[in-house]
Amino acid sequence: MLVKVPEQGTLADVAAHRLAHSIVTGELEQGQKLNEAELAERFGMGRGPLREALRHLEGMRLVKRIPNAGARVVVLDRKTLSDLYGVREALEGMACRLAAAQMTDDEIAQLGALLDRHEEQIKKQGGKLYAQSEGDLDFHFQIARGSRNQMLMDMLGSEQYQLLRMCRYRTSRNAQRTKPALNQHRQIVDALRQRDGELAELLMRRHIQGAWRSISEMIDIEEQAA
Amino acid sequence: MLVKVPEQGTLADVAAHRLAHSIVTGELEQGQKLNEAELAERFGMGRGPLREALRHLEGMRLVKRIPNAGARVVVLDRKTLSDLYGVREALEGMACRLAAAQMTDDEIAQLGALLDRHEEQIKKQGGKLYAQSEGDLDFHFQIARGSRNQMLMDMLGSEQYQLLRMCRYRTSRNAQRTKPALNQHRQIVDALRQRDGELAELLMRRHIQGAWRSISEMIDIEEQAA
DNA sequence: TTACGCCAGATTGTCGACAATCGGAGTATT
DNA sequence: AATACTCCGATTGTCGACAATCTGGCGTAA
Repeated sequence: MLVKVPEQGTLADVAAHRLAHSIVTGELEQGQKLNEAELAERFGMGRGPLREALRHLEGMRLVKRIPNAGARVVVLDRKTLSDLYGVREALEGMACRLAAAQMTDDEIAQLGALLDRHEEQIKKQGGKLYAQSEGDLDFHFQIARGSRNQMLMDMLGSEQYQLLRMCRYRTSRNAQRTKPALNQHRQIVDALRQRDGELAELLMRRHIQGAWRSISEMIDIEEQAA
Repeated sequence: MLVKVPEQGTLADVAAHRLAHSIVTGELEQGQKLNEAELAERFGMGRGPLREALRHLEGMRLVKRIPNAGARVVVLDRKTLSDLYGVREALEGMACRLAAAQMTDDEIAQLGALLDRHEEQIKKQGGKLYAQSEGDLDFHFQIARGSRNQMLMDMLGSEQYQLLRMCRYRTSRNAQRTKPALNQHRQIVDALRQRDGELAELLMRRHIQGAWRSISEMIDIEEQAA
């Protein structure tokens, strides 16, 4: 680089990370036009790396590109989220089934400890709910890792994970579902501990269905308000 | 463009398509280093669009990029293919279940007609087997479309589809599995016709498991030979 | 007034050149 | 002879400038 090497990796990678963060947190609104020159200047880089980053984010489904018309932040409408939760149910169910057979006892114990920390957080603070959401995603990702299926981990981690976070940031204000979610998580860990893959998959699928119902209701309310 | 507009879309897109084709057909060997300058010259374009294409293919898992060390064609080893078929089983099973509820009678009838054409092809020619393979992928993709889940279609179509084709080109020589595969396809269409989603999912999962066993044996033989 | 075509500004797509980095050949040292 | 160091060629990463394209507003004619 010419002047400095502040972060790690290529500029295109840092641009992808920063852009993903801005999109997920809502700093960049859904459907917003992404101007290459403007973003390049904001990130202090040329348009080349930025264009590569946009390609990357397109693969992650965070932005939608139209030839000769630029890139826009993806819009999470009801249909898109419904599709996402459907796919998630299938993939995370599968991850649970595999994890029940593949995770070590130690990993399962750590998963339990993770839930203990979540419970602590919930008791202590009622305000910062998104922290629990991020922790919830940790839980799901650890199970994906436990499946030992690299492709599954990539799909749940690199792609859907970001969309999920984006959805969470949008609807995290009224998250009264943390309590039942935690119980469901505990049930899943119990099933893993018993090495009951079928049960673990069933519980995970129900858990995700419940999450979708909750999100769906929230969307209804928002649409009704608008 | 400066001189001509031979194909459609941006140069990065045509580069991605041509590269994907070269990789899938085996023209570019697995693990082969991809030199940007060389490829750019071969495609008659600058390195900018080519780099964007490589980013795209990285998202499709067809190439693996390492910062400051270039891009290489992905290597389909046993573990990777095993993971792929596992994920496929979950996703295509889901697609079948949804398709049983969502496809129109007309679409299901067209699916049956597609199988009739496959049968014709198999009877007429024993040699060009890959044609059946491509047709097989058509069958699977039509079911994915029938699910009406856009994310599922994208995943099965844009990403896994290419890896599957790549795998097929590698192992298409001795494809004695066409006959039983066709029968299994017919069973699946029957289940769709009866709107039995559970059965359709079960049959599809078995079908893919069978395909994996077949591929797995082939890999064993190759490894043994080597 | 409305519809059509046209022009200018802005934005995207592309290229060539330069800087940074990596890998390997060659040499010196122990 | 083996190891470490250094330098050089090759390759990747980045930038600035130019061409192609799209968008929106304006003017003109029916």
